[in-house]
Amino acid sequence: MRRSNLGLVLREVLSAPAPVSRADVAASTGLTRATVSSLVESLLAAGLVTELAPVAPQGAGRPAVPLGPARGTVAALGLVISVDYLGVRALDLAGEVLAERVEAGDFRRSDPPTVLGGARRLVGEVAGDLADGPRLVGLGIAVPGLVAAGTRRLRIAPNLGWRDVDLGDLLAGTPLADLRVEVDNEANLAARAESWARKGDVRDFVYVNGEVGVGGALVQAGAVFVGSDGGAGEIGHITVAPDGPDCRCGATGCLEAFAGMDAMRRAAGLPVDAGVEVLLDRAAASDAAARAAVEGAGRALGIALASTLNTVAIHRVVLAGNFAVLAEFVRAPVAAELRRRVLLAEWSPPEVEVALVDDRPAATGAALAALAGLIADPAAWTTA
Amino acid sequence: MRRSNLGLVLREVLSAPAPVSRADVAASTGLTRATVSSLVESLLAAGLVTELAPVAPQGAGRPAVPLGPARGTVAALGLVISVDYLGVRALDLAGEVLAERVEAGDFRRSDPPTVLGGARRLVGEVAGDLADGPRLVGLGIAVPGLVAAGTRRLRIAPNLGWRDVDLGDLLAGTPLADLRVEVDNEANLAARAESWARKGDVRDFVYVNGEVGVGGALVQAGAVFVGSDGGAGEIGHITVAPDGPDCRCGATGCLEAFAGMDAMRRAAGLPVDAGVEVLLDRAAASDAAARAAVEGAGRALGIALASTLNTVAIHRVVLAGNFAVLAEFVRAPVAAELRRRVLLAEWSPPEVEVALVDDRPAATGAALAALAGLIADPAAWTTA
DNA sequence: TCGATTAGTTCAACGGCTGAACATAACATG
DNA sequence: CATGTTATGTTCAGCCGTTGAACTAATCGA
Repeated sequence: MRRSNLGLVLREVLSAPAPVSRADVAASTGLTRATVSSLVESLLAAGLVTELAPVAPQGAGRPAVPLGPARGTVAALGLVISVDYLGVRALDLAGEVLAERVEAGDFRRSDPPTVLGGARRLVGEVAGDLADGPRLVGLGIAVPGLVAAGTRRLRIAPNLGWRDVDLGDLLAGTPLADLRVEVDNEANLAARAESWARKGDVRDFVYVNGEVGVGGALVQAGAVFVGSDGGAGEIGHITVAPDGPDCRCGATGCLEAFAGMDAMRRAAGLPVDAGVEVLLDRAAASDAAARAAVEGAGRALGIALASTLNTVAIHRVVLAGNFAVLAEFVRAPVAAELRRRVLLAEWSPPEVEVALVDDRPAATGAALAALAGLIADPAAWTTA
Repeated sequence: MRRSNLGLVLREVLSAPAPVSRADVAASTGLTRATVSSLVESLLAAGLVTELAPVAPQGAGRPAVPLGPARGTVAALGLVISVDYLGVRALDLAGEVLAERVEAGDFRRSDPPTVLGGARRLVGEVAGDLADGPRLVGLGIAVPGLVAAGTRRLRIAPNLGWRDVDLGDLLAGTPLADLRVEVDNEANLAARAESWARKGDVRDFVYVNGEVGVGGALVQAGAVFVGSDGGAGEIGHITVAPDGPDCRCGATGCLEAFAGMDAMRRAAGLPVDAGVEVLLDRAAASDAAARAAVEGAGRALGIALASTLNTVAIHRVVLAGNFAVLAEFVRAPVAAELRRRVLLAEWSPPEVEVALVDDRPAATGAALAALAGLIADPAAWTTA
C-alpha cells in the first residue's frame, strides 16, 4: 500500500506542470495531508524529491513549501545508436542533463559487435563522469529500427544493416552490469521525451521525426502506442505516390523518397554533405529548387500523415528533427494536405505543431524510459 | 486499499480463462490466502462472484473451490442503435444474456427524438423483463457513428443522418434515470466484446466488421484504442483505388465501395434485399459473379487493412459481421494482400481470424462497457 | 496587534494485511 | 483400511499505515 502511494505521490510531483505543495498533492490524490507528509518525507530521504525555494506567498495562510523532483541524486542513462553518431546522456528526475558524450561516426552497414563495443565504452565514460554523483537506476537504448514490444532485441535496423541483435546484455561484464536495460525505437523514445515535455498539456499527437529516414510515433493520453510489433506510427514507407521515385526499401513512392533528407537535398540540388541549415537558408533566400524540395516534402508528409490521422483518430501532429528546422516552410503544405484529406477535419481541425524538445530527443526519451521503472515503484529503489 | 484489492480480485476471477480458486488468486496477485479469502467473502456477499461446483479433483490435497462470476445478480444493459434495428441486451458478469429485445426498423435519415423514444421504451421493457432480478448497474449505447473519446455525445452518424445528438440523458425522466450511461461507436464496442471473449489469449488485433458499412477498431493488450477523436480504426473510407467507384461519403474508391454490403450485392448481381446468406450460397455454388464480388471485396479489404496494420504495427486481423459469414471466401484474398503489403510480414506474419462473437457483438460490448465501472471499483457498488 | 486563513505535524485509533498455526479434504501407499 | 502427504481454506494475534482531529506555524488583512 505504501508502495503504491509512494509512486502516486512521486508521479504527482513529477507530472505537475508547476511545483506543488504537500497540501496540493493531498487534494489531488485524495490522501490525507498527514499521509502525504509522511510519504513526502520518505521521498525526501530517498533523494527523489526536494523542497524548492518558497515563492512569494500569495493570499493569506501559511505559505506552501513547493516540492519538485530532486536534482542530481538519481539518474538514468540514455544511449542513442544512430546512423551517424553514438550519444549517451545522463538525466535526473528533473529532466536535467547531468553528463553527456557524443561521438560522430558512420554506422551504415556497420558491424554490431564493433559499434556496441564503442557504445559500451561511451556509457562507461559517462558513468565515470558521474562518479560519486547520482545513483544510476537504468539504461535506455534508442535504436533506428524495430524492437518487438517488451523485448530488448533489435529485430531489424535497415539503416545500420543490422538484424536480430540482442541489446539486453550490452553491459554484461562491465561494472554497470546490474543496470536495468530498456530498448526501443528512436522515434518512440523521442516521442516520449516530447510527451514528457508537454506535461499538463494535451498529449495526443502523431510525432514525425525527419532525419536521414522519416520516423514516427503515436501518442495517446501521454503514452506511446507501440502496437504489438513495436513499430506503430512508422510512416517513412507509407506510399505517397505509387509511381513515385525509388526508395531504399525496394518500393517506389514512399514518403522517405520525398521527405527524407537525401531526397530533399537532391531535389534542392545541394551536395550530399549539405546539412538542413543549408537547405533552410536556401529556402529562406527564395531559392526556387530549395523551396520546391521543402514544400514537396511537406505535401508528401501531409498525404502520409492524413492516412495516419485517419486510422488513429488523432488530430495533432508534432514536427521534429529536420521538419522542425524547416517548419517555416513545411508546416503550411502539411496543414493544407491534412485539411483536405482528414475525414474528421470538420469536427477536429488538424493542428500542426513544432516539437518542444529539439536537442537529441531520443537520448532524453531513452533515459526517461529507464527512469520509468523507478517512477512506477519508488519503494523498490529506496529500500535497496 | 480494500477498494483496490476488491477490484484486483474481481478482475482476476473475471478475466481468468478457466475458474480459479482462492489459492490461485493469492498466487497470481501476491496477496495472502487469508486476505484473498476475506476479499472473496465480500465479493460473494455482494453477489459479484460465486463458488462453482467442484470439479473432479486432480492430485493430492484438499480440492480447490472454483470461483466464477456470479450469474444473474447484477447486470448492465447494452443498447444498439443501428441502421436497421434497435436492440437491448441485459448481460450479467458471466457474460450471460439475461434478457433481450430486438426491433427491426429503418433508421436511415431518421429523426433522433423519435428513434430515441423507441430506444427508451425498449430499454424500459428489458428492464421490466428483469423486474426483481439482477441489480442494474449501467447502460451502454452503441451507435454507428463518431463519439468523441470520453463523451456521450454522438457527433455524426452518416448512415442515420444524425449530427450532434446527446445520448447521455436518454433515460432522464424514466425510473432508470440514475443508471450510468456510456456511449461509444458500434465497432469499438463490438471489438470490446471480442476482446472479452478472448480472455487469456493474445489480444492485439484489428477488428473489421462488415455490415452495410465497414467499421473497424484497434485492440492492443485487450484494450480498445479509440484515439482522441474516438474513431480510431475506422477503415471504411480508406482509399483502395483512387479512381474506383463512387462512395456515399463523396469520395471515390473507398473500401466501402468495394466491401460494403451494397457494393458486394451489386457486384454479385443480387437484388437489393438479398441477405449475406444468399451471397454465401451463390459463392459456395461457384456462381462466377458472386465469387468475383466476394473475392474482390476481400482484396480491397486486404489492401485497406495492410495500411492499417502498417501504421499500428499489429499483425492480427479479426473478421466480423458479413466478413465472418463469408470468411471461407474472403480470408484467402485478405491474407494474400496482407502478405504482400505489410512491411513487417517477414517478422510477424499477418494472421486472419474469424470473430468468436457472432451474435450482435456491439450489444454485448455496450453492456460490457457499462459493467466496466463496476469491475474497476466494486466497492462503490457493494456498499451503496 | 489580533483574528482569519492556509500549510504542515503530531498522535491516538482503527482498518486491513500478514504470517503462522490449524482445520479440512482429498490422494498415495503399504 | 489406516496412515502419511499434500494442498486448500480459515482463524487469529500482531503490526503497519492511513485516518481524522487537534495542534503548531506562518502569512495576510484590518
